Amino acid sequence: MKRKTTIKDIANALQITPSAVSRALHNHPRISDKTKKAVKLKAKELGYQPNHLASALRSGKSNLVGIIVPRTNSYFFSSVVENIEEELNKEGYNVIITQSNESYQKECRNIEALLQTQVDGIIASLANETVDFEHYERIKQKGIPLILYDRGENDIGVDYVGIDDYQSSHIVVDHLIEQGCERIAHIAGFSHTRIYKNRIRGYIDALLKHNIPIVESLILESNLTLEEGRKKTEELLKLPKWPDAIFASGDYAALGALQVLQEHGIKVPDEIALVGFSNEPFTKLISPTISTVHQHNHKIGKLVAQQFLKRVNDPNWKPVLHKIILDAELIVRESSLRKK
Amino acid sequence: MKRKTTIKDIANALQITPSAVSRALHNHPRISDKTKKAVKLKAKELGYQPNHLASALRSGKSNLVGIIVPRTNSYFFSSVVENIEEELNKEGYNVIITQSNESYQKECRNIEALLQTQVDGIIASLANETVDFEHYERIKQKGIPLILYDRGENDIGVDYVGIDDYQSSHIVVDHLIEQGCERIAHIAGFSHTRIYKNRIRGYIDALLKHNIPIVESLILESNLTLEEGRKKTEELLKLPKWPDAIFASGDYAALGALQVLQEHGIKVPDEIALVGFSNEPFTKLISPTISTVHQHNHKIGKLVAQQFLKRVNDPNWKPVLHKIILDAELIVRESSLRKK
DNA sequence: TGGTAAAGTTCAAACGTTTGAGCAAATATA
DNA sequence: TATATTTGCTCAAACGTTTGAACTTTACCA
Repeated sequence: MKRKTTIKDIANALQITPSAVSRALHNHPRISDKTKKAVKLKAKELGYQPNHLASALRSGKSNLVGIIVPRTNSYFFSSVVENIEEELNKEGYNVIITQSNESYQKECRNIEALLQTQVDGIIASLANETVDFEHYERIKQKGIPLILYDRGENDIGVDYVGIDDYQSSHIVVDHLIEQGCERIAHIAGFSHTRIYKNRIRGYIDALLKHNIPIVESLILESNLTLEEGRKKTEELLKLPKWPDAIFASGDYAALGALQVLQEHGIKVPDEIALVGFSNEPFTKLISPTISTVHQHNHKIGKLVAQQFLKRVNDPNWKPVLHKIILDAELIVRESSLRKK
Repeated sequence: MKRKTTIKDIANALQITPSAVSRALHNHPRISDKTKKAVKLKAKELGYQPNHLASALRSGKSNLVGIIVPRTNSYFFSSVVENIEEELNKEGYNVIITQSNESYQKECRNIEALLQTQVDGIIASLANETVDFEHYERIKQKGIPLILYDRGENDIGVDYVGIDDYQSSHIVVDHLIEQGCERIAHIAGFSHTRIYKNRIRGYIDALLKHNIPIVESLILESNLTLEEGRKKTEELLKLPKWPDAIFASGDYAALGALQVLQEHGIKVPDEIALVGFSNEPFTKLISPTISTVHQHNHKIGKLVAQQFLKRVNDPNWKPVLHKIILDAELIVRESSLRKK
């Protein structure tokens, strides 16, 4: 394995100094076009690959951005990440993905690892378990840009991109009531996570708006996995009075619910209507197709990346809070559309 | 934001040189225990965080390992990654995950990005699209350790960890025949990928072993998504003579098949039995539960990490090919278990 | 007691790049 | 023609750490 060619080799070959080479490669205005051309040619000729570590050390910029994702096996998260990546790659940033697996411990270790790798910024969505934010404070203190998305609208005072969860529940409930439902159950996420709390609040307020009383036993908090969706639905079917609709805060939970309903021979949507959340691809592939809420995965990814870029490119950035809240969109499918 | 404390600050505070501090922190044998203790104490006191970039630059080791994964939204891949991560973290390595999204282009760009980040090694599984391996040759030429897992048993002559795909088909076919099936269809992956080719070969040889003729129209190549699973199953049901079993090379495709079968009112497993591949969590949660092949995700992750560690820690590593092939395990569930 | 070895540390260079300051030549300005 | 400005480059230090070599001091052995 031969020694890698450095900026020095180019300099020697052209009888100029390394600094001139460096400036030429970066299109410094004080370098003549002739030299620039010669340098770039020689660089290609020698197969020069910039040493990222050296430039990062010297300039204090690693051009790496860390992403923390609760789980990778969700379409929502993986498409957000994909879009962040795309947007940042364009600007010369590379992306390090780490997963917390919904674990607080793991999330802390991820942050540690990212800081150690000297990332230029961190983009994160909180694990389900996470309830305190000291570890995120550490990032802020170090002056490293931090942006949260989806799970993370919180009081730590950092930039955030996500959908309007409160409003999205209203859309769902309005739709179900329009379909003639009156006892709407809610398989919710844990209320200590802001987004799920907001959905619960939205659910309650929407019912009240329609003068429908709130029934405690119809609101069940869970981790929204398929398994939990099944369990909570079984619980609902043990109630003396069944719901006539189920609104699940996640598609996997909705799928679990659907399975249980079908196993009990319950007709969806006529006996019990069903709405999920996230627009996972499978929702439109199974039978009946599941109504769900679309969170603009692509847009969220792009926006969060742009927010980061805005922040690092603006030399006089003021620590002002930027929250970007998108409107969610209800996708009505068979599981909640009753024939008139 | 105050300046970060460096090794120099510790040196000054203790009236010794930076080199002594560096050696103390690394437990160099020629540094007295007294000094080591003092240094470590002072380091903690000043909140010293080693500058990873500097040490990487100087020592030529970044302590980063790149992982390329075809898709993150698969339980198999995300649990392999999780286990690699765990194993490597223990040894002080951090992990960069990049996804190719099954795209050859993206895979190339990922490799570029990883090389640029100066990773100490690359662990990869090939994208579905990938048929040539020049980009992997580049890694080899640079002398950077490369290990492939699952998709990647190939002719590039690199270490590999995966299951015995040929053998796994035998187990599946043997089981289906034992259940009384005679016309076994195979929804296969693309045969240009070695693992899927091996499964097809195994499927054919297993049938021949039982003196069952091979029917071309029962072998359908696909990308193994849920959608493709549905399409291919529809195709199978258009045949003049239906199969009495479907062996899908992926669980999502199997799920698609199951949906179509159920929509046609076909009884599973009595009319058509079904076996998937990968042991995705949902296979044991839906009704009927789907028989599938377990690939030892955890073991693969651990082994691939250990292989990497062995290689970098062994100073006189000979470029000898190491292939680790695990036996797959069939998990029989309702979808293929006929009542006697 | 002289000589050798071991222990504990310092010195200085190196990793590859970036960057402010400086300098000479070329060009513009008056 | 003298002076100011711009252009194009060189110089040298710096980023924070690691590391081979050198240098003292202490311990050991005969």
